[in-house]
Amino acid sequence: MTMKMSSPRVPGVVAFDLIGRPSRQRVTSVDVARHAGVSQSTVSLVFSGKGPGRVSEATQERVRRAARELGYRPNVAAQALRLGSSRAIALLVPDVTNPFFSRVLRGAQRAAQEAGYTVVLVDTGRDRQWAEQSFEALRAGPADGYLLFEVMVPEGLGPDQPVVVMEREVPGRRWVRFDAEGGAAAAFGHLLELGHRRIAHLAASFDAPTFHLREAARRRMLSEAGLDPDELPRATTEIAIDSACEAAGPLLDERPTAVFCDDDLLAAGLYMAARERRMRIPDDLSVVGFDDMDFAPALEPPLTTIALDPEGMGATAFELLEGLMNGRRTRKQVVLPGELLVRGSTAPPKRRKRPPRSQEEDQ
Amino acid sequence: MTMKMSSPRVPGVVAFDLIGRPSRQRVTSVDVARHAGVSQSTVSLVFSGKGPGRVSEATQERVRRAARELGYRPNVAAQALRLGSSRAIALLVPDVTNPFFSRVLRGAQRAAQEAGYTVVLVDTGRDRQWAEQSFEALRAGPADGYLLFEVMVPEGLGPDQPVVVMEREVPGRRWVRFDAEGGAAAAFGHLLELGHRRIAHLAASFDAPTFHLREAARRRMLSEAGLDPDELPRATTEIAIDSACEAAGPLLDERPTAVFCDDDLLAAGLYMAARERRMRIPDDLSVVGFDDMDFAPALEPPLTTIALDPEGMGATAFELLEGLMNGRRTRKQVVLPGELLVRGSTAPPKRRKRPPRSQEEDQ
DNA sequence: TTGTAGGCGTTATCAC
DNA sequence: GTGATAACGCCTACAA
Repeated sequence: MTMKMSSPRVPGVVAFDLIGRPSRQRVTSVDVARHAGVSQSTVSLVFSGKGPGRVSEATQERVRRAARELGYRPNVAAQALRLGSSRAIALLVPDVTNPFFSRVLRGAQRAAQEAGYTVVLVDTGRDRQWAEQSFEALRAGPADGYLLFEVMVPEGLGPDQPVVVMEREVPGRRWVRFDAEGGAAAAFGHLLELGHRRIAHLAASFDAPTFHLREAARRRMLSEAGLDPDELPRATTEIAIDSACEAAGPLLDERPTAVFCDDDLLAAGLYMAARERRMRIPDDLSVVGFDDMDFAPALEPPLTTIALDPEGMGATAFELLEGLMNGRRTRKQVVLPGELLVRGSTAPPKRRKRPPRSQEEDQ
Repeated sequence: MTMKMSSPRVPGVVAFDLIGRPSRQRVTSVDVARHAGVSQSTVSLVFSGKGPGRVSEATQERVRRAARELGYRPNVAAQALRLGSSRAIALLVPDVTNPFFSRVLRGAQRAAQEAGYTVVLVDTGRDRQWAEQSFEALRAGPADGYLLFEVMVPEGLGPDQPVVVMEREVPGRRWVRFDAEGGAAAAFGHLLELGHRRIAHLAASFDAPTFHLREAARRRMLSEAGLDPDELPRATTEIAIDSACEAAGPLLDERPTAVFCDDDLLAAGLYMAARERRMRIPDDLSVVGFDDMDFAPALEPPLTTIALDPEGMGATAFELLEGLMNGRRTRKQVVLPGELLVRGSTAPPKRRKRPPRSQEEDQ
């Protein structure tokens, strides 16, 4: 018997700092109980919300006041140990650096916060190995559930595990993704309608399903228009402006009149390459991006692109996960729409007589 | 009976899924001990690295193999409870959506990962109240230390608490910040040298020290050049492209020949406003940004800006924190340099005879 | 070199 | 309504 109710012992090692608040988190429910003159379990009852109906209102208030005075907070490690749950979820993403992703994070974070969860972020750096490794580490307990953005579901995970996948369809799991197919189709429809025939594709080399979807849409739309997708210029690149700029050079040398880019970042790189070649957008070249990132309207000319709602995706993903963790029925899969935003980077193609290399005052 | 070494009892509730790995994290050190035919404390010894010198190599190997076979991972909640530390740090940022910040995060995350820490991310949404609240929640135990990016240090925190502040000098604490003063001074020096006199300032309205530093540098440089900082055009705006574009309009109407922007995002907004007014950069207007974000070289013309190393800041901040938590001596404060990157958006001012509103073919 | 026992702070199940 | 008591899984003296 280590300590008792009415013992004269000063509670723990509560150290007070300059401004009078406890500085070490050494206040336990036992201290609160002693301070309030009740038993420890009563304190527990009050704090876990199971008070009403079992503990008198007066007592509850007394406990709460004592807790406030002592600066008590339930210890999450102890809770997690006892409850077997940490009220934390992990979000694994391939690249925190992509601004698109941070908006997903924000959406998820908001939703999670509201439901009383914290989110642990893990950046896998587009490294499959590291991803698996981080995931393994996470399984040790710090997370109750997993939000996987574009990252593979690690093997060895039971089908009933609390996992929601983003931007990737995995059979038997819950997932949420954008309608990349529809988005890309809208982009090609727009370009085709403007009269473009020689439409190039600046594609992301990152092997993610969403990009396969875009490619599929491209082939379908082009074929339907009587064009051969295999004959049209295409280049792949990492999702970064400088890489895109490099890859876009050779692509532009094939003289397309329009380019569909898998990502606004790629479109930005393309702008740079076009500038180097003194090609004018949209006069010599129409460009369509994907994502509608912040900077899209700031480019010159403003970028026509497919607008997505990343915050919505984050929030939706969390909802699915939360439902899964708490055994609630929710939708199992959801597809979020994309919307074509026509700005200044697309126009009908100009029939050009002279080599477009000549420039200067030819407007 | 799925597996066993020597004891007849099947450990716990180990459920095996399709591919033969344990799917529920219900394997404890006791199971491992039983499986390996040793005591639980031996397992603990092995896993906490205190094995060598106290446990024979053969036994250690036996334990490790058993653990591997069972898919055992130490329960972090239990460890945290016992050890009083969670090996997690929290990173509080005002706005996850800012791409600059994600690079800080990546730097911190890398460093933390290496040292065996996970990072819990909290987005305060530029909301002081929410920041304090999140912080309070965090103090309940999930984090051993705090990395505060541009967010205030909450009151009631002892001076010896494990806190590292970024982009804000707080007396008595460890902090790391960029040399915003020097960066801004370099920008103004560059503009002044080019011959600009009517230099405007598109400033961030967010009340952060780094922006005060930039303003101070502006006043100093301008004064030294014999100019009156109070006479020169200045506007403030939120850090977002569209807000910046709105704020930049009136600023441009005051006819500056150059603008220093507190952030590349603001510069991007300024580009848009300049375009609306048919002002050419850099012919009619020189622009300098701050941060060297990804998109800076993709703007038309490529943006002259102050390059920073956000990953370095994240990593440095973690180092300071880690030192603090483990009682190691480290530098207490560090100032990271910024570097002027001259690209295409700055040029000597043109003496213009006619009102610059006239445009079209005036090149 | 290995095993035993006690407790970290909570929650939950019971008697009272 | 309220108060003991037993886990949750792990670490660490200390005993063997």
